[in-house]
Amino acid sequence: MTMDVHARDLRYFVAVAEELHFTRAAERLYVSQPALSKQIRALERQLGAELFRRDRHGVALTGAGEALLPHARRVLAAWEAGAAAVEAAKAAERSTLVVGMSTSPGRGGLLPAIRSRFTAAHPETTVRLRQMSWDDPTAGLADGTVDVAFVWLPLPDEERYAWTVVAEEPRLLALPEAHPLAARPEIDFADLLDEPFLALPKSAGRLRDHWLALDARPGRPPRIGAEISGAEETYEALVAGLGVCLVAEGNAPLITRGGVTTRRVRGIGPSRYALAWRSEDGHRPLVRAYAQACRETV
Amino acid sequence: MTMDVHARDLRYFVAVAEELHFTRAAERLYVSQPALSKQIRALERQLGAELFRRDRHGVALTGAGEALLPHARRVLAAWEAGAAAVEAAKAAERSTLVVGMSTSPGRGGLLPAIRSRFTAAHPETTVRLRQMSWDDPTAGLADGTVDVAFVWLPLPDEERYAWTVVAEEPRLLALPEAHPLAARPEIDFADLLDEPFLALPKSAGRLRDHWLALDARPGRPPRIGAEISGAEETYEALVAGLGVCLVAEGNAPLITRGGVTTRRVRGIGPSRYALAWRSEDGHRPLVRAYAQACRETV
DNA sequence: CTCGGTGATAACCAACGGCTATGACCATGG
DNA sequence: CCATGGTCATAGCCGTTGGTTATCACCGAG
Repeated sequence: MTMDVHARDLRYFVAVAEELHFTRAAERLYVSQPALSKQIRALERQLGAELFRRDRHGVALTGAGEALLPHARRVLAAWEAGAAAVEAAKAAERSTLVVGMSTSPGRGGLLPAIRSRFTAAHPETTVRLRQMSWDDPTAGLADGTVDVAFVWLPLPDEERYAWTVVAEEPRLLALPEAHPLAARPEIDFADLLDEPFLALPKSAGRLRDHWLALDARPGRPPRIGAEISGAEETYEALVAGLGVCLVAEGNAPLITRGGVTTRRVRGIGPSRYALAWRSEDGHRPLVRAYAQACRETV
Repeated sequence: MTMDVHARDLRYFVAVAEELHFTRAAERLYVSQPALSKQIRALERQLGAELFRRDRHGVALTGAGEALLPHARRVLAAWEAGAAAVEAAKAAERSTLVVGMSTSPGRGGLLPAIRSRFTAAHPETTVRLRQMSWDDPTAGLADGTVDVAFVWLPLPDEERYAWTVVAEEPRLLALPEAHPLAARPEIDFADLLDEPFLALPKSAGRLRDHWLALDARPGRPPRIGAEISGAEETYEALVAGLGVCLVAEGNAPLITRGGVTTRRVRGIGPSRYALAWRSEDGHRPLVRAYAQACRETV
């Protein structure tokens, strides 16, 4: 049953306590004198105590007013500090660029190169890298976790995003070394139609379809061997023989370790890797600069 | 241009930050969920910063929210302390009785006797004595400085006050020992009509008239030798020969020092000394108890 | 005795803060 | 696969609040 208070009322109270004069306090506060009087009376009513004694000789603090004054100042100071903290947080946010990615972009020091180029142009800005789960095909753009992101096209809701393509790479087939098809140097996609595939989570939407090469399958739906949402998981699934999967050439090194290999595939198109951002952020200087640095690097 | 805030909004913010759940926070705060949502959004708009991130996975604090939270708690704590301080001041006031007087009541330890009797009945209460200037005939009752007061009747605005008579004393004439009239053991007031008198300040109103014995003067206005507003001042004015004045028998000792003496006067009535209080305070236990103690002592 | 200056009051009006009802979205389970 | 229950957001409504201007009652000073 604790009574709330408006900071404004405390400001008013402190002003009157300092001036000991309603009219002067009112003009210092840029309000009319009646408004000030009314608010002070309201505060007094709320507290159930007279704060000022008004008589012929002027305005004076009562005992209760005397008691309240230092606390009122403290409240105001605390709030000012709070507002300042929020302001600082906003500034920090403004000068921080969060870069999302699903797996490491790798590709021969691409990231450090962009970063150094970017930092040259914006030395005050700190760049934070953030690895996002595979079940978000936008790598954090969608929920605002991230300002820019390295993603695989296509994106869902394409009109909400803009991007610049970083690389166009053929899709290889990743499969266990022990797999019969691993004997061939190159594989026809038609031979894979009955093969169980590892798939991205449902939530990946169009991207899931892309890595299943849905457009290269005549009507028949793919068989799903397992769902994967990370590089380690993919490797383990491959070794376990749960299925095969397509993988971008640039990502091949991430999973071609003991027991897993990759082969070229005929009959499917390449994949495009891109740096993307939300369309509404297209004007933000940091976002533009990072995209610029990215284009210059590629 | 610092923005004010309502403590309620901070309470709401803290609740949501603790629950990370609008609906639960809302019911903890005994408001509807839309009201809570709206207030939080208003706070965010006011600060120009998102405080919470709402997405499918629930509600989470943003950087700005994280920054604000401790300050918000501080503000609330400071306000709570302030409200408590006011409460304490009220309690202190309730248990303090301020007794006003113009000059010391004296009269053979009257004050200590009342005090000890009163304190016996109300050991928790502290009694504060306050000497008031002579230009307020109510000794502080009028402007609320004082709860009860020893005053000389009559009071202005009689219906606003109640009192119990402490003493009824003849009025003596105080005059310099060197004054011709000082030779007589007793003086007729008729012989004083042309004598310059020391008078209370104008603001004393009816009381000023009383000590000039206006009702014993047939039409002719008194000559005013000087205005006095304290015992010392009166003594000095008498010694300086600025005039003579009436004084209650009980107060005679205050000014009959070297060079000043008093004489009985024929033709004027006595004065009544009383303990008075504001009529509206007639029900206050402390006031009643003090009046009671006073009556028992007299 | 008027006059300038005090704080309080009245009447009015826009904005705020609460409510209920409803919507959009998502996870869950028959 | 749809229905359901739960999330938070939105819409529309209404009493209260906080501001305004105009005015009053009061007092001290010239």
